[in-house]
Amino acid sequence: MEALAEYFKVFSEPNRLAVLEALRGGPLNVTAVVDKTGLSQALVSKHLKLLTIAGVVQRRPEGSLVFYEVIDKSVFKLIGQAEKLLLAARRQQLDALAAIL
Amino acid sequence: MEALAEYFKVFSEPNRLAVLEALRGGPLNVTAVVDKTGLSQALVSKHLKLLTIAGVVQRRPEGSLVFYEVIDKSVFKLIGQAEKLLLAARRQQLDALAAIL
DNA sequence: CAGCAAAACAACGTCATCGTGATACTGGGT
DNA sequence: ACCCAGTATCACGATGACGTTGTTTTGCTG
Repeated sequence: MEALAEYFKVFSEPNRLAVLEALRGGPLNVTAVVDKTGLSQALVSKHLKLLTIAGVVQRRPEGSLVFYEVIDKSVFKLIGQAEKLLLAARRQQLDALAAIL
Repeated sequence: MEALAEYFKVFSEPNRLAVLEALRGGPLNVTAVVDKTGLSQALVSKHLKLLTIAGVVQRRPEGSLVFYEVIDKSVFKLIGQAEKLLLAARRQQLDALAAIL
């Protein structure tokens, strides 16, 4: 339960999600992720390190570049499921509000 | 993306997950959750409020008690999926380690 | 109405995380 | 050997979340 919370925490940061989203199409090196997301280089590096430690992403140096790649693409299913639940929750909240008014 | 991160954050806290887990079996009042989790009353109340605001849980006063219930049980599917990914990530990390040694 | 248990709220200290700016490391090309 | 682009790391300040303690509200009961 402790560990599970930590795992969820990985996805609980907008910029980290943006980095992941940038990697949806396939492997990218750090600079490419920087360009795609508009985040600072230091920040992207940090988030990629976290994602690597979490086992979500794999680091692969290639010459002087370093490519990162999503290991198990089913993380995007997790994200999709969360998006679905989020929408449902929003709907539910509106319904609850309507029931009061 | 902003909102999605916030949603993930709901599940990124061990005690909050414990509260949710306590509610897996069905509706419970606050004191029951306190007993099941061993957390302080104030803390349980706080987490339940958060879960309510997030639209994960529904508040239903009944007499002098207040019952809370998980609205959409498929949140447990989300949790299950995350557990699965967590295990896979752990396995992958071990493999990567073995490849080095 | 007084008293009591359940639940919520407020204020506070503490700790973790985020993002930045500056600096170090690394490998390839000249 | 040197320089440069790419990447990683460090130190720092700011912000926000967590948990606790103490207090307040609420609704039942006698």
